[in-house]
Amino acid sequence: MDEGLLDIAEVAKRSGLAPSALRFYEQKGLISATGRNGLRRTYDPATVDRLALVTSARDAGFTLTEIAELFAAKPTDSALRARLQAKAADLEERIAQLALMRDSLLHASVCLHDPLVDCPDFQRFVRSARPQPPA
Amino acid sequence: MDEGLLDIAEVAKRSGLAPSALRFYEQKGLISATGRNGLRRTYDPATVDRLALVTSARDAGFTLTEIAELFAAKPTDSALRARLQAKAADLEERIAQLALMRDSLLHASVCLHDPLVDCPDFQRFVRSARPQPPA
DNA sequence: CTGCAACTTCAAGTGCGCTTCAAGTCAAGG
DNA sequence: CCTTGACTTGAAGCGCACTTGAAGTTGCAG
Repeated sequence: MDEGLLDIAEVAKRSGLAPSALRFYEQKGLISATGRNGLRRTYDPATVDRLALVTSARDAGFTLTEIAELFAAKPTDSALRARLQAKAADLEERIAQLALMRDSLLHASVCLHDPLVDCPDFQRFVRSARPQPPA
Repeated sequence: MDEGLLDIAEVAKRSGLAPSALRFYEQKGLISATGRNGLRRTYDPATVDRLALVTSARDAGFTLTEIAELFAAKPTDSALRARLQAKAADLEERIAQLALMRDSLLHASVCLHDPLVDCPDFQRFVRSARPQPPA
């Protein structure tokens, strides 16, 4: 019964996730096995794509529950659309922060200030990284 | 005794962190009170800057322990420099992923595909977001 | 001087994302 | 047919980053 279906070990290997994580995701409603071979789950290869989406979203700061909601959502859900746009805006901010952080790290890696914290470049970074300057 | 020093509530307000988080950070060696007024911690205003750095680093994916190590590190620590550069490279990758994610979300927020997952744009995203295509 | 709101400590609890364990099932190779 | 090892479930455990609760102390407004 090798009709292009994958077992859990194969999906784990291709997705880079542990089998335990895949079962956990199933519990959470993020993925589902297409069927069973005896007790054993069998997966559609597309599951691997879906998992790539899951891990990306998770890394982007979504909780697993949010991701499940996303998957479950109808395109007619306008509240959802609003949430997506809000999330995108969050990401935008986050990206800017991370870029700053990256630059800071690169600088720190060649900086000679003893307490790194005293480096004026670091200070500058900290100041620009703060969205709301203190009142 | 208001010599420009802040109490924990003030630092909490300015940093956007809970007092309990500040005490926790102190335990972790991330910050320290300059002194005490009776039992009560008094903080140098610079602590707020330091906290901004902590939260940025934390948001960038450092654990609190790593951040403490960073603060403790001598600039002569070449292993640390290497780690910083590695972290910066990680961030670079992460930033690219997040940018992709942001674009996906924006698209999803106006997309009409019923199971969002079936949207070709989403699919395209998933494909580009995957660092190692399956063997 | 008194009262109380805000602080203090220490320990235990929480939420998330999994992992690990114990006990059992079973598909497939020899 | 029998073994074996990869799977199965459900429950408990873990690491991180805090939060909460209980019990006690104290600076400071009135």
